[in-house]
Amino acid sequence: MSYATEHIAESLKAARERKGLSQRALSTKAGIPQSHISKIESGAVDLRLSSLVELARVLDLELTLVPRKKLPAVRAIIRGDDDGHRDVQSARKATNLLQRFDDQISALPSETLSEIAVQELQRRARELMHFKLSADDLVHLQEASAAMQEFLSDPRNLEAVEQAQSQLRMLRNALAHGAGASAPSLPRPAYRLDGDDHG
Amino acid sequence: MSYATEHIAESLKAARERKGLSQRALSTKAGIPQSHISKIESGAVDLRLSSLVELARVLDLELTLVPRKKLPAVRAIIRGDDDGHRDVQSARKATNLLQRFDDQISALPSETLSEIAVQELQRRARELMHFKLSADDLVHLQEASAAMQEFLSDPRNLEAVEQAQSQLRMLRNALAHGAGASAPSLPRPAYRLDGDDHG
DNA sequence: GTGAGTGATATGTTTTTGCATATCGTAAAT
DNA sequence: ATTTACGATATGCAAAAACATATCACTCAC
Repeated sequence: MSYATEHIAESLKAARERKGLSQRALSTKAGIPQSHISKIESGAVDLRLSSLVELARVLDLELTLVPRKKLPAVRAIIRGDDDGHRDVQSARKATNLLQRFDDQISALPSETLSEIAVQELQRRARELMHFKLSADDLVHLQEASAAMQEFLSDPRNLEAVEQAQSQLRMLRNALAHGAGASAPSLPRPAYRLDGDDHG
Repeated sequence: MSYATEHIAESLKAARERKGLSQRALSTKAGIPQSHISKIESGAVDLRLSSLVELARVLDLELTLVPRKKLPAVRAIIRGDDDGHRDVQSARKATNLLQRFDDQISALPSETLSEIAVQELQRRARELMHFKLSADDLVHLQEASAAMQEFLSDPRNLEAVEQAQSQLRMLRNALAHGAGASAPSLPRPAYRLDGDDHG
């Protein structure tokens, strides 16, 4: 079974659970036997289109064919669930991590703080606080955090700073591209300004 | 056969023809018998997900589950653009304006930034970056920009934020509705389910 | 223990699927 | 004009798989 089909199945299951429905509840709403839903979610079957759209409909989803070219923008729209309770935990955790970055850097002795790389890192951390981050993004943040700890235990290890910075930069670029951070390589949006940064 | 499945089948056929492929050519590329493609396009079968995904992949499409709430925006993105250089200047100017919105908001002191209205404004600005905007749209953007300047000169003037936000919201709605312009009316769900409609 | 809740398993039926072949559409050659 | 050739799409038919129905195993309250 290919990745894409697995992914669909997982999405369905996630959507069902997000709505707090049991397989049976979904079953009656969609007119599809619970046994079948079980097999679908476990990836045991290659379900038919009608079943898929029926399940999707009940879950307030619509099956759509998206041109690969426009996929990043579409994903951005879908991900930007900002009225949401969607991924509050990740966002919160991310904020905390970033705040700690900021605090830890601010607490450094002034001769260390004067390092350009350190200042840059703080700047990036602060910048990222303004984004709503997802669970995927969090991974990068945790990598950065690990590097930060290394640096704190040895303040001369500027390479660790670079590493942390690299993670944050990656994250920032991914966000600017309007796509998830975890996507490896994606086409850029139509008109992107090279805003590495401005003042 | 329900509307949604028919629609998918038609989309596949349209995509195939747009790419100038015969059923047989598509068949060899996707590893799916031509006979089957014939049945699929004529709506004679309720194809399996794996077949659908394979066909989509070959046709540079991706099967995506889109939350109903986000559907208008997604459709706008899918329908938009591709006329390419039609009105590049306006689009570019619009992008610049939106980028400046984003930057200006990001640069705000955190206590101001924490205002819900401000966050909302930034979110909308970012969302709009994914659209291709025209000269007409630019007017709204400039209105919003003016309001933004007011706010920047007096950070307690949240009313200006509301005003800017209103402009962006208007713009977004126009874009979302523009999607339905060519296609008569968005298909309503075939049958309504007793609903969770707090939203 | 009883009973209601959950998701996973069997068994029979209906359907897609894949291969082979038939029909259609069009253009060239006799 | 008829035939021949060829590419594209449609149609039977056997096999494989989804689907429906019923049942099972498990957990958690009561």
